Amino acid sequence: MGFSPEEAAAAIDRCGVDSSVLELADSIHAAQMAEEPDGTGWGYSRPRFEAAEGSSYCSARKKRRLMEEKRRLKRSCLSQRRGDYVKRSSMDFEDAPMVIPKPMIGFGLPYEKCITRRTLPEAAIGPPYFYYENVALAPKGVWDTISRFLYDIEPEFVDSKHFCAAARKRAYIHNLPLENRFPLLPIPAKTIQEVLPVTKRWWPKWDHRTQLNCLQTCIASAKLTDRIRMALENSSDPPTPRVQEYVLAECRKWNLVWVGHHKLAPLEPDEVEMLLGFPNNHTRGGGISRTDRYKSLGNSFQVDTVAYHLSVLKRMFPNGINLLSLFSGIGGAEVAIQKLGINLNLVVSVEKSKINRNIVRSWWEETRQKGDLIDLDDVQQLNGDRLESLIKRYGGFDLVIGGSPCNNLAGSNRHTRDGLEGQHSSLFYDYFRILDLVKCIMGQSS
DNA sequence: CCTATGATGATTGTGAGA
DNA sequence: TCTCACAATCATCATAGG
Repeated sequence: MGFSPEEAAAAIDRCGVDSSVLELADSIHAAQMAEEPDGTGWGYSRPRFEAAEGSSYCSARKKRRLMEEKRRLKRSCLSQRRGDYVKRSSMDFEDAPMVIPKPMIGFGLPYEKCITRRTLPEAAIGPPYFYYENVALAPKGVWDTISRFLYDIEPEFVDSKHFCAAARKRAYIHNLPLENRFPLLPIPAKTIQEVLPVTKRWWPKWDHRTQLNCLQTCIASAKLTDRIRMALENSSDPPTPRVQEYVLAECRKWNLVWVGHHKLAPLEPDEVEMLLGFPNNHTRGGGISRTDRYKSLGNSFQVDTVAYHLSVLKRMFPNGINLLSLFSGIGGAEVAIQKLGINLNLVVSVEKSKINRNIVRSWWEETRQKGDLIDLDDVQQLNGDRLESLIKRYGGFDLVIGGSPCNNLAGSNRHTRDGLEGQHSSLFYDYFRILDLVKCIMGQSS
């Protein structure tokens, strides 16, 4: 790793990547270098909730204080433009929303010029390492709040379309080092036609899609694909512009692919697994229905993306890691780490859904893991006492990973897009509570 | 009870053009 | 700076049929 600018430029040329990638990397790098002589280099300091508070292990009182702090921050509208990675002087403390950088490549992509260093706020530095994920396109202010709770770390905005053939716009907040990241091999193909070769034969010239939109929890019905088929049958060849427009809109909305003449179909669960980087049949069997497979997969990580970020752990932990995995789902984090060749000595996995826990458990057995897998069904079970005994027994956690529920943040939700205070998405505060407890306990014992 | 299906918009951001 | 058209989006609910 470690490309010179010339090598990076050459690599980008080979890949045919937009030069804006290089420009962005340059601007970020310049901003990183131009650090203030004193202070943290972040150019601002704001009150943050002091979580470590004696041995009073959270819950009611702490949660109340969290809510108070959150409301106060909301009122005071202390916002900071962060997304452009440009440091601001104290004059710029106006209400500026977080900006998502373009292109959405985080700190850089494999085999291209990357940001390799940043200055983390003191409070963010581990142990343990942590990694938090959620949807990038959340309602206004959500990422400002999340970032403020997670020790003022900048989110890393990444679209997984740079890692696989489907878009997945997500933001990740973590305190991992950035140097010497490497991708999982083999590198997946990034076009629909390569990944699903069957579709190539039937793909009409007027459908210019080469990548899929975000894989969600629901798929198109057979009725819809049949209506489209009828519309195409009754049109000319190629179809009239109006029909084309209708068909393409439905294709984009439902991620349909061409599987025959005038024939479109939603992705099969196996294909979704493959696109997200899971092993074949990962969610198959165990009494799970087809609809629930889509649901579990739609809520999951893109494994290659996450693995790229976590790859730095391989050198640091040659003997394996102890993992605390919150909101595990079907085990995207566990699969990513296993694929990186990092031993899992201990996994404490919290997941509400029983079928998801079964999926992780059977994956654990299929991959012949040597370590211990402890699965819990509720984050509330992880109180101070429970964590303390786990940490004493196993010697601490090396990584706390989790993507808290996005239900109340996701744009697809017509009913309860209530933001971070929503019934499910407010579980983010449990992620923070548990992370802060782990930091606290491990800080005391070391 | 379980499963699949169809109906149900709003909130963001962006880019062109006035 | 403003409007306006366009595009994307880890979903929820009631209901029918097994």
